[in-house]
Parts: sequence; C-alpha cells; structure tokens
Amino acid sequence: MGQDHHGHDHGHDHTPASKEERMENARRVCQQHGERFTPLREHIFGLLIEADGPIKAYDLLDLLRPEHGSPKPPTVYRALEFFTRLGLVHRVEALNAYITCDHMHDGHSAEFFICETCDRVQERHAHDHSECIPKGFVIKRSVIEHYGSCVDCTAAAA
Amino acid sequence: MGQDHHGHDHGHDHTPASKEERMENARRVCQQHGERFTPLREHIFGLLIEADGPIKAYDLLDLLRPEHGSPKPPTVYRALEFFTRLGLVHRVEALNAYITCDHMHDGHSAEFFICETCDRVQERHAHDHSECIPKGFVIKRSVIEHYGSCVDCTAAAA
DNA sequence: CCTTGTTTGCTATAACATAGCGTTGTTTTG
DNA sequence: CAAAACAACGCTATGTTATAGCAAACAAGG
Ligand SMILES: [Zn+2]
Ligand SMILES: [Zn+2]
Ligand SMILES: [Zn+2]
Ligand SMILES: [Zn+2]
Repeated sequence: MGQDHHGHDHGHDHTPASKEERMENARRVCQQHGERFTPLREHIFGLLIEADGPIKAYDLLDLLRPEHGSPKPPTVYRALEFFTRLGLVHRVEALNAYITCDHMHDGHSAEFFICETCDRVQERHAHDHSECIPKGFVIKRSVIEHYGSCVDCTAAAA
Repeated sequence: MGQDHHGHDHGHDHTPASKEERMENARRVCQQHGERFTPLREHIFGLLIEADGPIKAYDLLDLLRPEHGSPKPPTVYRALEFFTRLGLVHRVEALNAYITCDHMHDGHSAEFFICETCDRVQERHAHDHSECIPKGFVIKRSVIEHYGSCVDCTAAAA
C-alpha cells in the first residue's frame, strides 16, 4: 500500500493531518533540527495552517497585523524562509505563494496539482524523473507544479 | 531515434537552431497565428535570442534602451506576454526570467534543467506525468524546472 | 476615406522581496 | 553567575518584478 506503479510512495494514501497534528509536527521538526519554535513562528505557522492552502506573504502579513501590532515584510519573510529551510513550508513558484507541507520528503521534491477554479492544492512526492535527466546532470531541487481543474470542478463544469 | 524509454520524443536529439533560424521560426509562427511580427517585437525577440539563456525582464529593458530611447516596463512585458502566448518564449518561474523556445510542444509542457553554476539551461518536452495524476485532475499547463549542476560543472567541481 | 481594432508610449502604482542595523533575548562557556 | 556569542526580532529603507489605464500612432478592411 502506498506504492504506485513506479514502486515508491507518491502519497496517494496520504491522510491530511488535523491542524493540531500539523502544529505538533512542526514543533517536533524544529526540535529535531535544534531550532526554536518561537511564539512568532508558532503564530505564523498557525496562520499558514488556517489558510489551508497557498497564501501570499503580504496576506499573511495582514492576518498577522491585528494581534501583532504592525509587522513589516521582513517579519513574515524571515519566518517563511525558516519554515522553507526546514521543509515545513513550500513556495508555490507560479503563484508567489506559500503552503504548509505534511510530507516527509526525505530528498524527494514536492509535486503540486493546483486547481485554478477552486484554488485547492494537492501535494505529492515528485514523480521520479531519473530516467529522463540529461546525461550527467545532478538535480539539487525540482519545481513541479501542475495547473488545471480538479475532479470536482471538472465535473461541475460539465 | 529521438525516442526515449517512455516511447515519445523528449528532444534528446534536438539540434539547437541558429539565431537566424530561430528568428525565422518566430516570424513564421506569428504569421501562422495571424499575428504581427512588428519591428519592436523583432528587436526584443532578437535580444532574447542573443541572451542565449534565461534573461530578466528589466535586463531586457536595459538592452532595449540604447537603440530604443527610454522604453518602459510595459513595453517589454507586453512583448513577453505576446511571445509566451504564442509559445515562442517560456517564463522560468523560479528565476523570474524568460527564455526562447525552439520546440514544437503541441500540447506538451516544457521541462527545464537549469545549472546553477554556469546558468545554462536545457529544455525538453515534459516527461509524461499522466500515470501519477490525481484521479480526475485535468492538467492545463505544468511548470517543471530542475535545478542543479550540469555535467560539465559537476566534472569541474570534482 | 472612414471605421475598427491593434500596437505602442507613457504615467503611475501595485505586488513581491531583501539589505542592513540596532535591540532584545537565549544559549554557551569560563 | 557573568561574560561572550549567537539567534531572533523590529524597523527603516530600498530593490525587484509586474500591471492598470489612457491617449496617440498605426494597420487592416470596407
Ligand atoms: Zn512537501
Ligand atoms: Zn477545483
Ligand atoms: Zn519550449
Ligand atoms: Zn553548468
């Protein structure tokens, strides 16, 4: 189970964790990396979880505002850099947006399926590209984002 | 030949066209789409060809400047939108850069291998992702960019 | 020629992101 | 514990990327 036709887990069975579980996971990952899960970081990670999908840095900044005075861009960008470095958040390149990650990628890149109608995003481990890499090219990271229509929105459109 | 282990052409044998050929191709594609290849567009496409790799919009703007007075951002962004719409140029999302395309994608997306050491980019037709799409998801376009080290730079580093 | 639509130039502004610095708070070390 | 070292934070300022909107120039078709 969890194995697809390529012989490794693409996350098809991935059960989305609850918000509490996601927060706990973030706390644990920070500890494992010897990093601090400060109140500010927890606050921002909570907003990312609540967003429940890709969110833009400046929207995050707006959400941070009421409880946090008048935060400036570096505040949110620093947290995003931190979480991205720990693999807890991904940047969705073509949306200029950020999204939490529940996966244990372990060297895999992420692969996103993004519905442009309802804005929902499904994440998986990246499909294996090893068979079609130019000879000798060493991949350090991959950006893989598929844009289109999810099953529900496709059905609704018909 | 030109067929890889997945049974379709990924462009492994793709011979880079000369600059003149690339310009001619652009002219032809414009005609086929009933669009105008104006002097401004030709000028900008020429700069994109000369760049011979990903180039940023504002760098393009600088190159345009000497011959063209004082062009403003919309000038270059409009041309980039035009060429992108016709498939003559791709945006490299994670670089905020633009690059000419010699491929006949015909519904395929592009897939890029980008060396972060020498900045050279190899483009191919995208690897087929149809086997690992979430059930019912209809992909309209894909962003696939691999970052790492090309064969030459890997060898040079060792 | 006149109409219609496209392309271009321009001003202005929006949206996204980082540099650098001083302060505060935490951790480490003697 | 005290001093030193480091990490996180707040802030100002600026850099970078991209678009909106309008008017003039231009091309195409009747
Ligand atoms: Zn992930
Ligand atoms: Zn949808
Ligand atoms: Zn292409
Ligand atoms: Zn290289």
